[in-house]
Amino acid sequence: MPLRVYNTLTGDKQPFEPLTPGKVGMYVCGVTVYDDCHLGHARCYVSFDVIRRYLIRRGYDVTHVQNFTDIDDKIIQRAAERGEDPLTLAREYEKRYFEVFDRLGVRRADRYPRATEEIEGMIALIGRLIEKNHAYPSDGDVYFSTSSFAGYGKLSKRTPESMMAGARVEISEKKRDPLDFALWKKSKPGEPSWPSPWGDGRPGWHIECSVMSGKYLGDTLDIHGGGQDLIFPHHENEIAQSEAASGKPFVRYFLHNGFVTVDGEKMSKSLGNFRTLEELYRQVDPMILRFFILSTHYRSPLTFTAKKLQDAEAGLSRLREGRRHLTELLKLKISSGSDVEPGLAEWPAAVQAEFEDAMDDDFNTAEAIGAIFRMLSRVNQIYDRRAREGTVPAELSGALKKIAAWIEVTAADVLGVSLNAAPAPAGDSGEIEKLLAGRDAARKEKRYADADRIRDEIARLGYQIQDTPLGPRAVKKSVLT
RNA sequence: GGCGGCGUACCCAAGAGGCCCAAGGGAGCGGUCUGCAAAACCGCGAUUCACCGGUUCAAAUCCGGUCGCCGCCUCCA
Repeated sequence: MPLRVYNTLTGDKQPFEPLTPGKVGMYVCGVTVYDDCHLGHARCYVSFDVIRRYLIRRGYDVTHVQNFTDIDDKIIQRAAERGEDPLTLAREYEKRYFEVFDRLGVRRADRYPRATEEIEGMIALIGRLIEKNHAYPSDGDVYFSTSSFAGYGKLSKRTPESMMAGARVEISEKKRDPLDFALWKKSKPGEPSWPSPWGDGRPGWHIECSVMSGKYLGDTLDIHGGGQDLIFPHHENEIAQSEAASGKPFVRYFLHNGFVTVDGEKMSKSLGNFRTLEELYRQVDPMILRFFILSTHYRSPLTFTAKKLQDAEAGLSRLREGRRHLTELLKLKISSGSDVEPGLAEWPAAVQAEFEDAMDDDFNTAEAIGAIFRMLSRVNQIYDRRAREGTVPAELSGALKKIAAWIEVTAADVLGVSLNAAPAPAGDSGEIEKLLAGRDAARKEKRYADADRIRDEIARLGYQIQDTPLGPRAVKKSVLT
């Protein structure tokens, strides 16, 4: 089955065919580094991380570029408020970006270009646009002339008339047309600035992505991603700049993730209803957040509530328990029995096909997770019986080995969801083991009061005892309230 | 006003014409296990997909309309 992706340009799912067979150039719009990242950012970067991982899994040679916008109005403003240098502030938040996303299991991109390090390229591109009459200088600013580009509006499906009707466009006397947008902005005294043929200034927001994507991935990108709020104006403007300059299609597939909403509203900086990732990490294992995000298709709206996070925690825990059962089954002695579950021979391949079909369908992680759960349900049934028996027939063991290898590939490598429970705090585990052994001894001697007291003691340390067919064990308790 | 999207069980969420009298997760209920309890595991659970019409042999899935919700059109992932 071919991989199909939903392309915002065409508004439907299309077979995925990169420009160069076997190679994928992927550019994802990064963050403006002036504040901490929140769940909305997490959704975007986790989604594209999984998309990238799956493409790699499918054998593509993927080059992933993600920028940092390290110069813009908000950064300048924030820096001024704090009496800090804008670039110092930007570097600080860049560092924090990596801290939170590393913990979320987001693999690092191949390259993270910064706007301030690509000014030269931007000036060159702006110059080319002026030469081609797609842009014009005006009192130290430079604007892109949207009416000079026939395809303007093709991504967001708007016509110039409808955009005017909104009457929310910024009216400026410097612009020839209200729909024109800035490529270069004249700097005010005291602001960071770079020399240019049009005077000292700094780049507009959109130009950096056109320049950096072109420089590192070529004129035509296979995939360009970002949140749905970037469709207009950001990506629309990027198309205009890049295609007006190169004359080639800018992007083959535009992919956009849906929003995170809170109390029925978009989670965003301006509404002040965001939860930063750092805050959330204090309450939940980052893997729970990742699992929560992947439980919904990346294009659907995702509503954040504490209840849903709890559901996600329970779900992830079930996933981890199932994997543990699988591991324990593989440790059992092999028996010579021939009494095995029917359909074992086809099982591993069938499970794999279900997962891949789901992912091939526009990276449907919700369905793919469903496939994993269906598989684990069967593992659990087998576990229920065989753990009691204490042995597994060779044929069953063979199938389980394949399943175990497969779940590592899908869950860990593709979805990036670690199936290992959060590690015990250092020094904790020895203590727990001792208590567990003490309780077990007490139970064997029928000193139940002692056993129960030790159980409470273990609970106080944050662990829960499970009496399983294979003996007692302690697992870390939820920290969610 | 223009554009885009959404509405599936108590909650969440897959599903883009027949495999659907609709996955999967959470909660609930019943059961297994257990010294007890918990956990874990197993089982049950929508004849129905916001509503009304239409197309079709066949629709949650396509078309039209109605209602409700959200997003973009201004910085935003």
